[in-house]
Amino acid sequence: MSLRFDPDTFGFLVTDLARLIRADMDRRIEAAGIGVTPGEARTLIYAARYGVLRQNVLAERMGLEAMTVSVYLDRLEERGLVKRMPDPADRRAKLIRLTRKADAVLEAILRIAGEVRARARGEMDEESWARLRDLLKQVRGNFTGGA
Amino acid sequence: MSLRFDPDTFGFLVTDLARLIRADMDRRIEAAGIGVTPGEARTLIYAARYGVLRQNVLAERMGLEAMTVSVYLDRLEERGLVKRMPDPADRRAKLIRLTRKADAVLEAILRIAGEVRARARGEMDEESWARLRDLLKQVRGNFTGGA
DNA sequence: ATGATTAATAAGTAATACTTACTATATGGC
DNA sequence: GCCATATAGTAAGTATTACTTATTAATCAT
Repeated sequence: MSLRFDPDTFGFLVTDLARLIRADMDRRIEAAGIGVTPGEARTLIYAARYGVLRQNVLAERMGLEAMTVSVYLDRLEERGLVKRMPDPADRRAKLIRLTRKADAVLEAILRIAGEVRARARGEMDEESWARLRDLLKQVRGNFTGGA
Repeated sequence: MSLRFDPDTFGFLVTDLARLIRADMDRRIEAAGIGVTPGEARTLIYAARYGVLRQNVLAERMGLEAMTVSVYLDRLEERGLVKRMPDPADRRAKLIRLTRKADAVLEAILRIAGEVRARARGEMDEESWARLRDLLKQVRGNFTGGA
């Protein structure tokens, strides 16, 4: 009844969708026997996107605290998917690099991400889908103050 | 570099936004001294939206497992914001009702949700904002199979 | 040279949400 | 009416995501 209590506002929609997407990713990753969580998959993709880079820079790119990313990297390193290397320019810092073993995992993750995306899109036409992405980018920019 | 590893796809955008929104909500709720988590706030809004209803129906409306909602309700009941009442039609079931004490909390939550929404929207024009909501609804529908 | 800052991480915590197993009650078939 | 099955709620346990605080080691600025 009361429109004041609307569970279909922007925030609810985004929160719902994030949960649905994560659950779907999770299920598909599980089914594929990849052995990484959605968060770890996210870390891998960022690392693949930006190449060799410092942990703190990776964390900043991901919009997470350094500590949070450090724990993800622990697990990815245990699985032999990333390697921490000393940064010759700063002995405190560590450079993150994907291993060859990560290639196959990344391929599988990309495939799964594509499947989830296809499900999300459904029958939506090209223009709407592109517009949706643009609008979401704009909103994210409003939060992060950046692009 | 590689466009194959794009951290600006739909899934990333939604996941990022959900995290940013939750963090912003959290911060503002904290600052206002309301003493409920975003998830509890969500539960309250659903309860306000649908009126007196059974726990299992509430869970289904929220798209969560009954157990998950049960725990939220435990905490809300502790704070005196909801009341569990026996369902005269089924002695296993419990009806959920908001207390009067919940009114003030709901008001504060709505105000905060409005602030977060305003931040998300930024300078976006009316048409785009409405379109964004429609498109998100459509995508959520693709996941839930419903509206 | 030293005082402040930064990079990484150990430790602890909180929120969100799940599954499994259990109890009590309800319902449908015979 | 009786019993098998299903349902409503919850206790217990777990996993993921992500935070804060404090510590250590190294760097930077004055």
